[in-house]
Amino acid sequence: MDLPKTFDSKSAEERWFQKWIELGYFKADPAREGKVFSVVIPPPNITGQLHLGHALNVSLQDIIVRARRMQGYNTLWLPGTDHAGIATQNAVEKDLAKDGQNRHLLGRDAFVDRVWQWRATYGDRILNQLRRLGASCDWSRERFTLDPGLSRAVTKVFVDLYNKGLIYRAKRLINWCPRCETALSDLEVDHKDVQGSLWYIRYPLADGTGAITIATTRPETMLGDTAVAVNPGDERYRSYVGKTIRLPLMGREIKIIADAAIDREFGTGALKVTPAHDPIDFELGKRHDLDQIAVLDGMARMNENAGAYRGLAREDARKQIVKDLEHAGLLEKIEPHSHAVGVCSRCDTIVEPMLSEQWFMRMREMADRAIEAVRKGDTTFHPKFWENTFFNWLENIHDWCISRQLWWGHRIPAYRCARCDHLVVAAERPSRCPECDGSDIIQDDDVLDTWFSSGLWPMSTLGWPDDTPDFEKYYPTSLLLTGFDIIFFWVARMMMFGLELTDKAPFKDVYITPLVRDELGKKMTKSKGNVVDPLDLMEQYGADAVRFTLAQLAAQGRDVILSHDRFAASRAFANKIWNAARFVMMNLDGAPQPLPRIETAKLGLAERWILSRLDDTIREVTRSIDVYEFNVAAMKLYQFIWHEFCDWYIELSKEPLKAGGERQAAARWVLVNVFDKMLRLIHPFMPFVSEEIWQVIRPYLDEPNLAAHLPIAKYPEASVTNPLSAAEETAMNHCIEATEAINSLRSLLGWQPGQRAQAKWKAIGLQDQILFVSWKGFAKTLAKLNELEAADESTQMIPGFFPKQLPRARVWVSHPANFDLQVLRETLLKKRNEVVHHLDRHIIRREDRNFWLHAKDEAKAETLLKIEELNSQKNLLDIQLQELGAGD
RNA sequence: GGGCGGUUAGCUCAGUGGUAGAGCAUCGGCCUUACAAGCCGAGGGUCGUCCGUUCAAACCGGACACCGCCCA
Repeated sequence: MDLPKTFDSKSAEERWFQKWIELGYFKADPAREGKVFSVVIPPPNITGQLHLGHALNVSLQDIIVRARRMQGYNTLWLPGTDHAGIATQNAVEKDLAKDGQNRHLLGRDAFVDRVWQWRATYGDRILNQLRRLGASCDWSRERFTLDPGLSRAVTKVFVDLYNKGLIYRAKRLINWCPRCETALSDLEVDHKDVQGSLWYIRYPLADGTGAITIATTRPETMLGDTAVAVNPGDERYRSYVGKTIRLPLMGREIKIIADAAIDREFGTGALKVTPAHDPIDFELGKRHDLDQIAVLDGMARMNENAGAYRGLAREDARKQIVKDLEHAGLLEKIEPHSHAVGVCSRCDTIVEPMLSEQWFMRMREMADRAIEAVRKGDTTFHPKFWENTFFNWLENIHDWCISRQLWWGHRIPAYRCARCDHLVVAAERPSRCPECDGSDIIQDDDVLDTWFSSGLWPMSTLGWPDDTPDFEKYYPTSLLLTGFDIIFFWVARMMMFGLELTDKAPFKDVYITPLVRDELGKKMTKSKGNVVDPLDLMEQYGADAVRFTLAQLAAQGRDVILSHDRFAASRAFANKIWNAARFVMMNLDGAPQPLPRIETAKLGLAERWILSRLDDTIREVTRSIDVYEFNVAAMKLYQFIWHEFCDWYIELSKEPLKAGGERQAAARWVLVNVFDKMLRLIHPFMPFVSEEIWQVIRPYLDEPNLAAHLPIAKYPEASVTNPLSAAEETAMNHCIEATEAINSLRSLLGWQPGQRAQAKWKAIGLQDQILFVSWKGFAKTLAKLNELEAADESTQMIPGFFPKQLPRARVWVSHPANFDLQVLRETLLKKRNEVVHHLDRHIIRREDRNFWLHAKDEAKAETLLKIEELNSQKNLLDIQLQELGAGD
């Protein structure tokens, strides 16, 4: 069987993914018995394009999902997308604008049709990108938040929660984006520090006896002022309280009130109060029963209450007002002032606090249940410290404004009678008003916040509120794997909904992925232009390498900092596996299919050693995946495959493979079987290269009911009995050390790789001596020796040879005719200093009474042993240096 | 202002009390019939700073500094 010299990732990716889907390997079957492992994907926006956050998220989910599937779990990974109300509506409006159109000209129904068309064109783009990464989702179960079933769930929940009193309508100060022309929740507002000004404006008393100077960051809102407030303890203003002000530019009289909430240090200590346009003023207004005068409209232009300024944009009104105040001699001064402003997280426009009637959800009780579920351990966060963030937010939660003045989304199932204004909240549009029997019924114009439907995702995608086999089998889900940035938006809301509606937390574990940063450690943003496109990375390095690298970098509690070198290293790793496969296949010429099994007892030391290392790797990788330490699992696989299997075992197998007969048969069997397990282990990380190779190896495997492809092959389990005794394990380690020591000496002495040297060895214990004998055979190959002999027990120095002391043995290598004495002397001196340094530290410890009083027995024994070892190293180095000095 | 995370080799990161590790990068030598995306070897670190606990601290406790994030 011939394999090409390098691995062609692209062809493997396309071929195998298609095949797996064709054969239905990722399809879940709720009727099947067995332990369940279920995951719902964090649904990406239909407007989205794959970025590295998705790539990380999906790679990690796929790793654990594939591993569980291979472990025999009844596995479901459900994919889908989110309709992303504001983002999608914005995208389509932008398209319309190109043709000089807008949604109002088009009308609501036509606009919504247009968005559906847009979705049909672009909505699958990101899911196709996830497929390219190899995501083993059950694609037959793909869901969209606006699907009929999911929409039905949304309507039902809205109606039920309304009837329970958890959803209500109220007129409050909410966050309003004047560009999107919709209300936003607190979470959709970002806070930015801006360099603004503080305007000091003189407000004259109505009785003409003086004035109060107030300081404000928003002079344009003064048109809506209904009071001036001071702190009751503020001596400066005590006599003013109760008097009235004649509001400049407007002429109406407003009260001067006292309230303890006023900060005496800010500005002049006197505050203008605009209850309709500021959250603090709003509260003040409620306490003092002030009028609420809104002076801005939905696009943040001055409205009919703004007198002469009506129709001006808020920025223009500000300029005009400041100018007019100056003319009137009422502007005292302007100071530079930096403060925070809220901006729309979608479009970056400064949000306006607006008095508006909206739908809200009461959160307190639901939040408490979510907190309780995590405290009890029904749901656990990984890493655990994220629980603090979760608690912190839920403990300080405010009611959630759930209505949006958009057209794209779930329309609120609330209906109003045009005749008597009676409100009905119901799943179906009532045909007549239950109150006055009127037939003119108007549905609420607004839609729900997208996160309302996302919050139902783990339930609604499984068919809830119906009692479907999927819901029965797969809910609650096993794991939610997502980014920390949506703990509040999404995770917390799913927890609250899940508990409220099903009495169960929607997932057992929550794994929070870190943030992916660029190579300089900076957050990737479009505006910085430092976004790395995962599709480019896949193009360049292959999907396997991208997945493996992300897994390696995903250490819990740390950001992922990208490094192109790491991707290149992973590509090299995939190629290494590929070439190991070529070696194995090359040596299977004429071998029977399947290879007959060989009893462990009949295998040589090297064979049993690699089987033992494999067992250890299986245990470590399995354990790491269980605790979501993807990076640890990836490191273990790398270490085993490259350094144990390729560097050592393949080298060790060369001699028996050439020898023929039973030894060849044994080496073939071990190569193929270790390779098989190795491929199964790494398949969740590198699905494509593993499958490509496995298909070639597969005919040689002797396993009843052997799977046709890797995704459904059995995940490896470690042997029950260790193929290697503890003594053999130690001996094998000594053999490796000794081989490395000889190679190190070879290099030090200047032997060229092609040249063969001679070596001698002396082991310390009897057990080791016996095992060194079996080592002799392969040491000759691995260390390029033409002779390896045992040295006499009493030997110190051997003429023409150069020694090196190991913990349990000493080796000698012959030196070539002319080697550089000076370089050698320097190396040895440096080594001697190092040994002496360590020796001193150990001796200090040995001389310390307290050490003997307090230390553990093992530590004491260890110290004595080390001193002995270091002493003999030092002695040998002294002798060597003496020899070199003499020969100078 | 409150909270969380981080600080270990040039870079990216492991390392939960007993001589500091990996990968990449660097340097030296090699096309040794699986692999030059490779092989063999080598160099490189006062583990952010200070104080404490301990016979013994990268690791435990405290303070500080710097970087990053979240909330207000």
